[in-house]
Amino acid sequence: MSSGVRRLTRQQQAVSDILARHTDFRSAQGWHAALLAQGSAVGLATVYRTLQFLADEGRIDVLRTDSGETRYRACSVGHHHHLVCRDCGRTVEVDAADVERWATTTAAAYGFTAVDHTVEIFGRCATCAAAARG
Amino acid sequence: MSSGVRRLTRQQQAVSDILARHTDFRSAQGWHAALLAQGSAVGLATVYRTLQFLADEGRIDVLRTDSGETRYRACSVGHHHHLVCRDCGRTVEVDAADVERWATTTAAAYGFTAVDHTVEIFGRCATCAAAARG
DNA sequence: CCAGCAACTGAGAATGATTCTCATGTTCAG
DNA sequence: CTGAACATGAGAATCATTCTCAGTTGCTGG
Repeated sequence: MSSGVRRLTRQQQAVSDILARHTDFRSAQGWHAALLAQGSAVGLATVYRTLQFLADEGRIDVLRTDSGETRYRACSVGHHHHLVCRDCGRTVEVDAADVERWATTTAAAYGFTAVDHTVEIFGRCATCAAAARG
Repeated sequence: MSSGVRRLTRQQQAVSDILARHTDFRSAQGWHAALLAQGSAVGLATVYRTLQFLADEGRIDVLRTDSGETRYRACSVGHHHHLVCRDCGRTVEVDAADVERWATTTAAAYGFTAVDHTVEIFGRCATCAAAARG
């Protein structure tokens, strides 16, 4: 299955590095732009490839927005979900042990296996709500 | 804001009708193909427009798959979530009062308002699991 | 230290889903 | 019935993402 021996390249390190230095979610294109801005020339295709690889390995978080964009972020430890402000994009990590349990149990009740789930909460954070009211 | 007076057209009815006659989730293109198959000539753009309108009105369910496709289905009554087989696409509706409560409470704890959420469980149904094993 | 090859890269083309354009067709009020 | 606003649809345009493939490079055996 795993025929390839992954090589360590400057580009892959650049991607990992920039992810490690920021805590926000950005699209592949966003990270690509950030890399260019800091002077690391890495091709867009490579950014996509690396991000996907890291995501598959579970080393970074993936979030799919309503507009169909996929955003990535350095993964803090463990499995968790997100509370995202739909106005400013601020993200809060939430633990959801109860939800995990519920998802697994529910799926099992219907005979489903190899279960995975998506749980994201979108809303408006206090700051944006105040701004909107102003 | 609502400058337009929505008119009732043959095309819109065709879309609503076919949705009402099926219970599965399909992509806009899938519904478009189904319409053509039954002899209702409706443009793809119109299918997209109508589906989006119905979704905005909350009259149909929307589901975004991992591959980035958006699927639609006639909405049964009430709010609920889905358990989707990643192989055959079979969908089971699950009630999740607990999860609703959790989402609302969690969001409120962080000062978020106007909360909305996405909860989907993906897995492999018993039938597909058996087929894969065979 | 060097050769050689497989894995990696990147520019741009290709893809696939969705949205937009705008000339033409329809619905509905009067 | 008539006009005009709204809807439609064919195809072009977008947008994010993936693919292609020739050129580059990390790594391992010699």
